[in-house]
Amino acid sequence: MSAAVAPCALLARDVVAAARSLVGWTLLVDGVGGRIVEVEAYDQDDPASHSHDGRTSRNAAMFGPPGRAYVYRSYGIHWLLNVVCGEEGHGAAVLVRAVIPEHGRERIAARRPGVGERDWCRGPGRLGVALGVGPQHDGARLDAEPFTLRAACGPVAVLATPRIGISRAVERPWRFVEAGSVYASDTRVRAGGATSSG
DNA sequence: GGTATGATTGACT
DNA sequence: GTCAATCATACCA
Repeated sequence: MSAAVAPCALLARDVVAAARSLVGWTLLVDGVGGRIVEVEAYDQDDPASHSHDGRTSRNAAMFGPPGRAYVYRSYGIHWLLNVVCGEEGHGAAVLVRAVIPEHGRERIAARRPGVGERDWCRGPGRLGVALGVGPQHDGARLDAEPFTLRAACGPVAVLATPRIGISRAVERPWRFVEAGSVYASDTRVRAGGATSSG
């Protein structure tokens, strides 16, 4: 893999391949964040995806150009951050479920008082709080302020598992986790889908 | 205008 | 293990 390839070019392709690639990348929001250790892929041809029933005002960002954010509110209380992937208009995105809190740790601690470091960014709702993600980021570029998105430096050991928290297409192994990471939201990793990226 | 639902989390038994 | 919190969106009338 060439280090000269821009991250955006790696996102403008099949969303499942892009999702697997995203594990190990570095994601920062206003300097807060770290290494991505858990993601899930969602495609328009996917009953579990917001884009499955076509474009609406909520999921409009999913149909925009790749390399942008899709932010929406879940269960009325959580802000979830996605990375738009695939071709523009395809309605594909990758949900970022967990990162390692490497940067801006003091600010994360301030945002999550009484919460252990391991739980700061473990789970999409918590990640949104820790990184300060909100509706103002919906549709924003991930390669410009306040975001920083940088590709992984070396190989990453990735496991493919079923997605979490959905009721449709639950068997699609479109959740990708860095092997052995204690920062992933669910360590119950099923064997059989192990792959290697890098 | 009214109601059902959800890519979750945290508290409680 | 079970269940409430909380609200924008989607859908029906």
